[in-house]
Amino acid sequence: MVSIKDVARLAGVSIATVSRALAAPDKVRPNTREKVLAAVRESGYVTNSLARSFRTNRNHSVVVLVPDITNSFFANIIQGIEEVARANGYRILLGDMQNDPDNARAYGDLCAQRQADGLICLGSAIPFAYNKSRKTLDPAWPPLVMACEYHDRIPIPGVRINNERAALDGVRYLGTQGHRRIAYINGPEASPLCRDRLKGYRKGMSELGVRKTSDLIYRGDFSLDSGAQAARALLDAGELPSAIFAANDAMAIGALQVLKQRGIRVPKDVSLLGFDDIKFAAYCDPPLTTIQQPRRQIGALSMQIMVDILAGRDAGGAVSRELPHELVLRESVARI
Amino acid sequence: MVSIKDVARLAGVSIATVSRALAAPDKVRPNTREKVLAAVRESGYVTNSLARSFRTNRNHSVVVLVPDITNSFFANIIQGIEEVARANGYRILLGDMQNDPDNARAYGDLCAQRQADGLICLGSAIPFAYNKSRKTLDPAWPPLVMACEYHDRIPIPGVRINNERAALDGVRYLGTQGHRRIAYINGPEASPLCRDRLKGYRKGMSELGVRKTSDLIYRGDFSLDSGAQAARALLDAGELPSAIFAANDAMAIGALQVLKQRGIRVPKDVSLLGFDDIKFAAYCDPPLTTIQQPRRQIGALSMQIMVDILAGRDAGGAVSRELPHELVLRESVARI
DNA sequence: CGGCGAAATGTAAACGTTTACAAGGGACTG
DNA sequence: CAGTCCCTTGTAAACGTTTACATTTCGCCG
Repeated sequence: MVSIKDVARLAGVSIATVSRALAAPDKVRPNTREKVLAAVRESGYVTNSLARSFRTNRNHSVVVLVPDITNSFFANIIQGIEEVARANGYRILLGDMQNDPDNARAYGDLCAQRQADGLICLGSAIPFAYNKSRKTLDPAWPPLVMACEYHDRIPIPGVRINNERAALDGVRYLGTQGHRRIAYINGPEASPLCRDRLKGYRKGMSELGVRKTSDLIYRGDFSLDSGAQAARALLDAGELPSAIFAANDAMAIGALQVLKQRGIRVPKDVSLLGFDDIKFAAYCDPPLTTIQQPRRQIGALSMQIMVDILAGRDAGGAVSRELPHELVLRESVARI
Repeated sequence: MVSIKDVARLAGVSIATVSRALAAPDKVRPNTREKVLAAVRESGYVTNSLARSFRTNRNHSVVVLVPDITNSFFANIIQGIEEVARANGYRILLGDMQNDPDNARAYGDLCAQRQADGLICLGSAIPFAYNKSRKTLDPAWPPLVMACEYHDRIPIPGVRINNERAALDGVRYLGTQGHRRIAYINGPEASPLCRDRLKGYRKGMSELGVRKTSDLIYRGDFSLDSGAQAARALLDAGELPSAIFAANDAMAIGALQVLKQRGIRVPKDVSLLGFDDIKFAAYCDPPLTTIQQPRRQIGALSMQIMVDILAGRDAGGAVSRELPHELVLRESVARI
């Protein structure tokens, strides 16, 4: 393998000069630079980034910890992350938890082992134990950024929408369409984000004058199947609500299928509101009205924050950025 | 940072012994091993894998080059890859091409730079120029495995289904249901896999006694939108076929929506057959009959081959494994 | 033309491992 | 008890960079 030494010999300079010519071209005379570059071309030298990483103790890669790579919601977020990672010379190391938080630990260790410079969590699970009494970021932790979710005890830099507000907006919109009896299919309760959406739902219902919501709330796990199951439970429970609000599109689509199977027309008999605006939402029958999250931007901004932290441009403390959501009107909600 | 030297001092042995105690525990007396492990625990030592990679010239990571991370078809393949990667101590470096082959080059370079030990391509684009005259694997290339796709000139180890046969099976099935006038929505022609499916389609049509298929073939790019567009073109072209066969589920679903919008009932007026069996296929209305690919296994096997190659257990030459496809019957195809 | 300062270049150490080789020690054999 | 062999451990080099520091070169000014 051709190394920097070979280039140096070929160009008739020292290895330090070669290193400089490549890393800081303005530190070397144009004349020499050209000699070096010519030697690089001639020898086919390509810098051994293992050696560089070792020396500089920087890997230029970031772990992206995904709860479930199969969930298409995360795809655009990852895309956003990847985009700014590439633009900044970073690589992303994919960590799929397959919905099992235990899988996270191994990926967290990568940072300790210097395999990665930082960690971006897309779910609510973080791969580090934390001291319950201290509610601060442990300085021993590697740079950590959370996208979409956040930690309910420890302030960690991150990017997300205002989930409570978004859910509230959803209910309010249903309210403007005359709905009062609105069922809610929630996501996993362990997720702070879901608790926020639930809070928003409750607040909205209360604004609509509905105090008792306990019989209207169903629980899923963000999967298509769980949405279908919730819909079955809801139908079996008796009185049909006038609208169903699901905490994500997948569950809405799962519910939609069950409703159709039972001969309930959407939106004629019951309206349906989703959350996320995944690609398939527009291709349902009827196309799903939903609340859009700027997923790509969430990913991009998360990575940008990571890059800033790693470059020492840390804004100081846990910056949390909030991005706007948007209600996208399609055809699954009807006026009563 | 605590290094192997500190552990050695703490345990009262040499660094070589520490290294051995950790890497090859049976090369060291149980007594010493215990001393070392105790020192490791006490000091909180964790091996600096940057240094290790540098020394051993092995990174234990593999680039996975995805044409479009947003395409949910790839998610399960990645999952399979990730699974066996993790089981074998490998990490995966995600490379999203965003459907632009130019983006591939940068990821290919990672191998030359020793950032990755190998490369798994999920699309048909490989990030290396090849000599048209030589139809062999360039020995200078890093270990390369192709999942789903293959290269039409160079034999590269890979895993895929028999696409021609699968498409043929699809057409034959439609034939058994009485269909003769079957339209086909193809994927991008640049993809060898699509050419194979097209060949299978043509062969099947010929078996059914339909020689002229040129007016039945439409072209998409695997996206929902392109499926919708193809359906529009097809409807505008005049006579409705009795069945539509799409080269992937996304296009089938895109087509489905257009058909419904135009008041054409599926499968009553026209049958619809997809390809891939993505998760949403089961949640369409009607649920989509489709040809399933064992995606997770394709991914897992690809990574296994990569692991074998990297371990020097290369079977010698370009092994290509073929996995079975399966027709999954749902409700989008009706008997004429 | 000499001298000076700045810019360019060279020298060499350091990063933390792994590993070839040397050396030490213990058990077994004769 | 001496010799032999194997098992365990230690010594030290090597991997390819980057970078602090030393040295040289160059341009410029007096």
